[in-house]
Amino acid sequence: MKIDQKFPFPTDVETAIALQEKLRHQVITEDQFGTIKYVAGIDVGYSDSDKITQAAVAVLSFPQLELLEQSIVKRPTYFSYVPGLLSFREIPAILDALEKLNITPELLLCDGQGLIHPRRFGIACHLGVLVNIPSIGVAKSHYIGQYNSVGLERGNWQPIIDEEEVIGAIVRTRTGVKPIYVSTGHRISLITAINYVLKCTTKYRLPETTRWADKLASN
DNA sequence: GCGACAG
DNA sequence: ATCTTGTCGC
Repeated sequence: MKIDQKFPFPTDVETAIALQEKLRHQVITEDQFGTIKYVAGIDVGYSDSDKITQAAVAVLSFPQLELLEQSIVKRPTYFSYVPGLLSFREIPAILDALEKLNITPELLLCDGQGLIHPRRFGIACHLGVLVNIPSIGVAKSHYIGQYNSVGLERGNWQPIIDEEEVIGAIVRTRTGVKPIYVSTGHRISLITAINYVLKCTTKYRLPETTRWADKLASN
């Protein structure tokens, strides 16, 4: 797929935060898409003592969830991990991986948070806005926000609240298994995001998209 | 000041 | 993220 928004990424914390403050207003929290046939899972791994960043994208058919295409890219790591600025570390490599794709995915499931972020601009929002594709944040651990305990059955969820605002949800994707953290990335509502995450999750805790991307990014 | 802090 | 074996439970 073609990537338009390829301007340089900030190298320092101050500029990165300023860019988040500028771009956060572009996030759309309503459903804005048609029929979805291609869903992509995206993940990033590191090697060589953190010097190499490897991004992987797995495109699956929807709702069949069969692997249709994959893309893997390696680059030097240029931004260290700073809580709240994960996207600056990972998105440059992700854009390269997306660019190599023949199929243009219609929904992106990102490893990490979307609106569950101190400035409401986690990696799923950042990526969604840059490529203008609906996106969802799917995180494996808690970042910010308060919530009540989630029912044990698959499909149960509870809103995550920060500063009086619903920013995402904690979702039980498998009965009796540790829940995951879902939030809007771009052009999708929280409710719809939860439903798509559940539709992409079959027999494991994480969506099939994420599982494929995980595997590709760490091999 | 102290603890928390996506991947 | 990454370093890593066995082990508890269905």
